[in-house]
Amino acid sequence: MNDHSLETKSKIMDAARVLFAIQGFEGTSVREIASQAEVNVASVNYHFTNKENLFGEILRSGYLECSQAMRNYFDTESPELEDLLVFMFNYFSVKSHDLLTYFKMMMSSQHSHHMTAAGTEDEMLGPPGGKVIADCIQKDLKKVLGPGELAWAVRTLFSHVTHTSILYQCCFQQNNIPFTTLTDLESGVRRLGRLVLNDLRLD
Amino acid sequence: MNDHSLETKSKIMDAARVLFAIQGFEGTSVREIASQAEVNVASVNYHFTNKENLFGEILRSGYLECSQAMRNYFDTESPELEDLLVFMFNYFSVKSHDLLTYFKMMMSSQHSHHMTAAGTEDEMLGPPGGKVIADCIQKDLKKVLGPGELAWAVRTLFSHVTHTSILYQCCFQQNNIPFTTLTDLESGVRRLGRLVLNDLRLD
DNA sequence: GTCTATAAATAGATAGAC
DNA sequence: GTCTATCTATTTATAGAC
Repeated sequence: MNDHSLETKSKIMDAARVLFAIQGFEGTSVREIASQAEVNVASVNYHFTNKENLFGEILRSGYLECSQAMRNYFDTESPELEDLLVFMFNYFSVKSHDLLTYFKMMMSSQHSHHMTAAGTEDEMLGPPGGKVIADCIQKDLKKVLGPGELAWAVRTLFSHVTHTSILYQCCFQQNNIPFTTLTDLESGVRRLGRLVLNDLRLD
Repeated sequence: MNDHSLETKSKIMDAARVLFAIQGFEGTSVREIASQAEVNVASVNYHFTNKENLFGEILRSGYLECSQAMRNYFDTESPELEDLLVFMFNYFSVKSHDLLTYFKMMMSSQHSHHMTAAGTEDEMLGPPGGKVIADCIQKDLKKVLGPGELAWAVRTLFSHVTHTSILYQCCFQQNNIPFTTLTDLESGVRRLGRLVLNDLRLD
């Protein structure tokens, strides 16, 4: 596999990443991907065997990259929970296509089998980064929480961050809804992080 | 339009509601809908003009029914916020197909134009029922909140309820993830409602 | 590794008989 | 209002020349 080939493969993945996120798997044709990537139609099947496999590769790479970014930020910056949540929110804003594709896959019975394939460490705590939130909460509280307590907090916070990112991408941005600027949403994320942390402290 | 015709139309909508929710719009063919509904293929276009229009009718009816159920519960039972949130959560569990279809539509650039068509009173506060949450919060607090404060609380609570319902339908149920029984999730919803309400009280 | 051409299946929609 | 038959377009995937 030479440089030219790598470039073709990467151009296909970049184009497909965007199209799958916006139009979904069934809503996007291989021809459209090839056209957007400015490569020949047949090269998609040559490099990825078939459309389904291309989809799987995109999911896996996005999941891995996200997981590593979260872990790396936590390990190097040792942030407080609020800052970690904002980091995640901003990451999802930049990598909005990966988040959308992952979420759509999750909601689709046809493709949800990719979930277990993509999942590694965070399998039980939902989307990539769940375990990092759990670690961060316990670091901030300086205590180990019960598994049910921890699961609730992680689910609540991660759901809030991802849901808010998705709404921002799909609704808030284009419809000019009040109190939904990036700054508004970011301080909303901080507020919930503070709330949950305070509540966990009391138990 | 006679009784027989009404029955056919309703059988098509029932089948399409489920299939669109599970497989998405592009992932579901008119033939599949007709087959599942046990009606002739051509009757779909006869009764709904085209596939896109059938999709729109399903969205509108689901949105309206949901909106009315929320308003009706609030007006007749005058519940506290916690109970309203649990009512919504249970409603979405029963009407899971409508929630999934609505959410998928929202995330799809191709079909998001249905949103403004479906939206009536709650257009600015997201999914159907947003305004009811706002009313309930202010009733419980016995005070009128600022618009930004209110918007944050409604968004946070509604997002939590819908996101939790979706995760339950798509992940928790089939994957046997710990602390994600309906009872667990319900008490999680209550907990967040309590937290947010307490926080709003302090301002 | 890249291209053209094409196979084979399936899609949405409609015409016309009943 | 319901059916069969069919038109047209588009889909994924591949065979084979270069």
